[in-house]
Amino acid sequence: MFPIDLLDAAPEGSPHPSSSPLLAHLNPEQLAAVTLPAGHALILAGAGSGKTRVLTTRIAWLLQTGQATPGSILAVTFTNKAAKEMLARLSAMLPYNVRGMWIGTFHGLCNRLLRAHHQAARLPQAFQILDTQDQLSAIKRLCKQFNVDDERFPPKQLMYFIAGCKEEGMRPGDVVASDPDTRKKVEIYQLYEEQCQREGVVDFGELMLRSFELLRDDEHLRHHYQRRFQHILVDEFQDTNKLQYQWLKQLAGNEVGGRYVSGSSVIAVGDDDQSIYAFRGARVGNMADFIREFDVRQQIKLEQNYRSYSNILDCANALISHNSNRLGKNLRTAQGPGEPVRIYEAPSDLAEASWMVDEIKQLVKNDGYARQEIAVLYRSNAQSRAIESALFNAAIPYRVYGGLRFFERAEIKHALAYLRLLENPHDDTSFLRVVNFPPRGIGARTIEVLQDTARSSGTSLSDAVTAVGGAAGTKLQGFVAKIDVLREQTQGKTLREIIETVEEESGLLEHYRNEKEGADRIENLQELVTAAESFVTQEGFGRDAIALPLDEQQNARPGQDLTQSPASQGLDPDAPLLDEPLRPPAGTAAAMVNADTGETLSPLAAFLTHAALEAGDNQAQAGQDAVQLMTVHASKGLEFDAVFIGGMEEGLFPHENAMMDRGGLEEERRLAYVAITRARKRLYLSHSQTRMLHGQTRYNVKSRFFDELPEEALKWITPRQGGFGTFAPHSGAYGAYGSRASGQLGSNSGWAGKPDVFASPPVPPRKAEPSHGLKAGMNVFHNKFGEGKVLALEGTGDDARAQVSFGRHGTKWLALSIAKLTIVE
DNA sequence: TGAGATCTATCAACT
DNA sequence: ATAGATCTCA
Repeated sequence: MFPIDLLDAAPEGSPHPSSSPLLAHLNPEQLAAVTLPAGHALILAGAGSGKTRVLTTRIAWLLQTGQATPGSILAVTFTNKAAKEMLARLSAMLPYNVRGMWIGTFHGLCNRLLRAHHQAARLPQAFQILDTQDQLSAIKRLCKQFNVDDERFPPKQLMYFIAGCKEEGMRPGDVVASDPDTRKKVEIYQLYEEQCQREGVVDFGELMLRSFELLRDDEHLRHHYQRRFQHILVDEFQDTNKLQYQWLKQLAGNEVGGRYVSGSSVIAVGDDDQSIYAFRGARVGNMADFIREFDVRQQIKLEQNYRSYSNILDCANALISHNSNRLGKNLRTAQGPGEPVRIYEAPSDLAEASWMVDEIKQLVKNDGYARQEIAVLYRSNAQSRAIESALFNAAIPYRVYGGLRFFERAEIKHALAYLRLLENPHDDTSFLRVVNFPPRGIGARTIEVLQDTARSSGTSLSDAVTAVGGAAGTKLQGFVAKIDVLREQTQGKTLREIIETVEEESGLLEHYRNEKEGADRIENLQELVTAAESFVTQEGFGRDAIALPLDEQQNARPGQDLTQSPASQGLDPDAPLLDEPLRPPAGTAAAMVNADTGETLSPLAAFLTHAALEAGDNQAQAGQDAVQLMTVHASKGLEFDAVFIGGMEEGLFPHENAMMDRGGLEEERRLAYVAITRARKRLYLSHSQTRMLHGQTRYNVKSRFFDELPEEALKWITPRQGGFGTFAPHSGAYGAYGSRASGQLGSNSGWAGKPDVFASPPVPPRKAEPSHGLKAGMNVFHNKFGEGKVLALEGTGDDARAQVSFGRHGTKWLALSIAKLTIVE
């Protein structure tokens, strides 16, 4: 039925069966989306509507029908997880290698572009990528050097400022600075840029911005990629920021009077209800702009949900209907109501965790759920600790995504810093990280002198050591010599050997062997070797780093001249060119070759890139049948048979910090919507009366989101136990909890014949109603802290406490028998 | 001057 | 709870 075998990239590829099963089982909307004629289109895809399936099937269909070659396809996602998922599905669908396609995250593809054209982008080929930690420490270093008042300009705030500018596509010169503070920030931004350029490092924002400018300013190169990528597919389009949208426009090509009427076909897939990244510059408005600027004629809504039972979906629909400014979409399912959504109230976070564990045991044992089909979601990473320890104690395998990830651990960053110095001695951030770690007698004073020397001579720290005299200078030179020796020693070695050598010779292993808490760290350092090993052997090796050689005769021949294209405008042509990067020795195994330029990148450089772009999971044992733990953000795009959402409490979910932002509550609600729609069969929501946070106990009121769910889809499984209900009527600025909940609680004792789940630890009895007359949401006045707002209340009589937010003085818990609070009207 | 001890601020999400 | 910053002693 389809012409096939047009894929020269897979000469041995076995012909696909002509009666393609590809399009079978698609519903009419999905089919329409998959088989859209070339052109721009927007697909509004609700949660669980088969979005990834549509995307991957379209790619497969384009290839199978000969409308596209692998090299003409660019598919971009936000997370590594989504990119991997897409690749995995495509490999399963297609009989040939999928590597010729550019499929990856925005940052991954930008990295690929910049590596391929590093000269045009004025970067060393082995440029290093700063993660958030590195970026912050680079900014701190800069501030110290230029005596920036870190009271007035906290480094973190500067980092947000810089990242924000880049997300908007603004260089320092583009920022309109009307007040002195902004002018100062712009000045620091400028200095920061110079520092990064000098050191040959780029941050996440720079990856995007630099590759955008590369395309914008280098006509030759832009045309090459515009011709090449005839089919551009964008996943999670609602999460694109301004710069990413502009980046896409550069690739789409053929702008005529502000309209992108022809050129490549851009298919944007998104869901405004799942926009959860406004905090980092995502612009839902890009969807409307896309429709206008690309003159989109084809809009398809995917509203049929194949994932969840209707009780779950009803909850999601009801919740999200409380948001305004929606494009309008309602999920429907052909499945029955399924089981009710269970809601549990725990007395403490530990009790919440142990309830989850009990419930998970039941699910696995009695109901035959696979552990990997059970997920525990939470709003913030700090919540995972309690759940982890409960799972650990119950000997249930689990896997945590996010949190302190593998490549972010201190010992790993130390090892990576040594490795980075091998690749690029001018990486001052890495230099400073390990110049005195393990301690080798180089103190703050010496480093200060070195930094002064480097600054006045305009060189990197590494180059400046020779200019420092005395004993301090000798020590410094000793350190640099050590790095140089390491670089010598590791020449021609495999990645594994390089890392092993560095870990041993740097003294890191020795240092941790002598440290009493060092065993875990040593284990992690060994794990780094393993990670490198699997990076080398793993399928898709270097995908993010650089393309493997591939047959691209279907594409416009890139040609060597691309690398000789004139230096991009917009960058200072007089900026000193950095040294040519180290080339891997000839014959080194697995040196990677850039398909577009023929240049090679050493396995070590590729691995370092991998480490920066994919922070890695923090649990080593992957692929096991393990319960999945992650933040709600990390869960987007995934689905599970059973989902637990813990910590549904005011201040946590919705998060108190989010409430400060404009539109913050709505984003929190979308976040809850995302969380709910992850569940296929069972959904559990829970909240806890108390929670350890920052080392102290906090008392939380249940989330307002509970009040926005349809009662008939819920089942409250908390035993009464005489506890919270007594003060519940006073806990709510949000209304109906008390009356409704007490009725629910009473009518729901004993479901599903599992009385043991009710065995929650006893709650301290409370006798009387609180008499202070305070309610959450009231404004109060405190003699010392001034005016504040009551966030939550707890306890009665002498034990009564109120959580009050005092703005400048922060949020405090106050014992009402002691603190004098007056109600402000 | 450097190393260890103590104090303090932080703690939302992702690349 | 934890890391980072500051302080004190050798």
